[in-house]
Amino acid sequence: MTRSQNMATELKKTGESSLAQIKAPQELVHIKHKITLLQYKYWILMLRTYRELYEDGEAFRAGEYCYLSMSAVTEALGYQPKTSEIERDLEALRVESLVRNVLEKDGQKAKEGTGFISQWKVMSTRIGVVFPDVLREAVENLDRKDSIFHLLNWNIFNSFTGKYEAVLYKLCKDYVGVGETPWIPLEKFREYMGVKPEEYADFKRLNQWVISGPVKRINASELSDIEVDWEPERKQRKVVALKFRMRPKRQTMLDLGDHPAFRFAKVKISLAQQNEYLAKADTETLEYSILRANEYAEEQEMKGEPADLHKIYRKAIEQGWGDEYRSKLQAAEAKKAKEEVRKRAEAAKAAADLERKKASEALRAKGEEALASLEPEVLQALFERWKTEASPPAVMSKNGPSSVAFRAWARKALAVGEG
DNA sequence: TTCTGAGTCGAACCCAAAGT
DNA sequence: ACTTTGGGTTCGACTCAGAA
Repeated sequence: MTRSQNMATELKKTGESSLAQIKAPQELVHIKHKITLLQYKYWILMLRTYRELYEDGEAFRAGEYCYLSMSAVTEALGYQPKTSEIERDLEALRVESLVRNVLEKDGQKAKEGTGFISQWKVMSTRIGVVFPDVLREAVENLDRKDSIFHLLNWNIFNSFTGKYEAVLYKLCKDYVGVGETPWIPLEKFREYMGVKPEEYADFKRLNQWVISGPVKRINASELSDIEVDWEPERKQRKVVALKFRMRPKRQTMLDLGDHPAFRFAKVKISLAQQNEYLAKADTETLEYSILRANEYAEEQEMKGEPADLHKIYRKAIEQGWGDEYRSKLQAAEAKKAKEEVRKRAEAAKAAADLERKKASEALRAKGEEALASLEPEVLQALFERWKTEASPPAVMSKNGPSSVAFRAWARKALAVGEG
């Protein structure tokens, strides 16, 4: 475990109420490797091919080659790679170890290692690879929650990039469903990222190395499947809290061929099934249908009823839940915007009231000061004037110049007269 | 206008891993 | 054993902009 992960676990343990929603990085499958991006691309390309063939009903036996045509490679990469380069990269994939922690049936922990591929061959028109069992099983069980690919993306990303963007990436990945993190006070953020109080003490340094820098690199990375931006909350000019927003990035390199319309799906939908759905509705409607279906499935699970997501997705897409859901969300969005406007108007009014109150207090103080500095005879003259101009009832004027009603009148007269 | 936090660029330094 | 390389850390110098 790295320091930052420890910190995150600590954060979870302390269970700070305002931050109870922040999830700690989960225990990771450790996949150690150092392959290049190009090698990774070959690997993903081959895995996609494997998936397509498998879904078409082609069962692969252990040790059987899966073939990819050279033209498909050329099309995917945008250029024709040299045979010697392909050989070199496939060999690197074979040699590179993919080690992970597994839990044996008896509960014992074990380490398991293979290559990214176990055999390869390159011919003039096609290349063939044999995948290790663990990967074949993972592709064949893509909808299983513990499928290695759920963890692989983040690990691969982790190995390609720096210290902080990996942790930040994980934080953002956890909220990709919600679309944004809650406001995170700066100290909590430092803690989560594993930054000690004396490190990057100035916000500008923290921003430079732990926020903006990593965010830039996450967004620029070909491997990242999310896009992140962030917003500071300021007290005066000081930044006191942060919020990250993120959305899934439409990317072609990392996934196993899934259409982006299904990016919110919580189980894998076969490519053939995806095509069937795509013929029924446009991308946006499909997205909303799946979001609505996710919500419905959660409600069902809350009630203790098991939800078959495949069935729910089918129902949602066939009945067009997406259209209704989209209008509902848009209405909620509009309401929120309206509420925002109302709140802002209210705040402006409160500020104006305060301003008025301050002004009137200032005026009163000024009048009071002027009144106090008057010579007794001038005060008496003013009192006489008050009696003729304001013609107050006798009971009010019997106190003479110390009468409350007179003083109020005189303050006003003096403040206006002087101002 | 001055002060100060933030944003940006770049240089220097440290350390560990990899290469020779 | 020594050198190179790369990432992380820290800092200075400068600019910008909001608040007093």
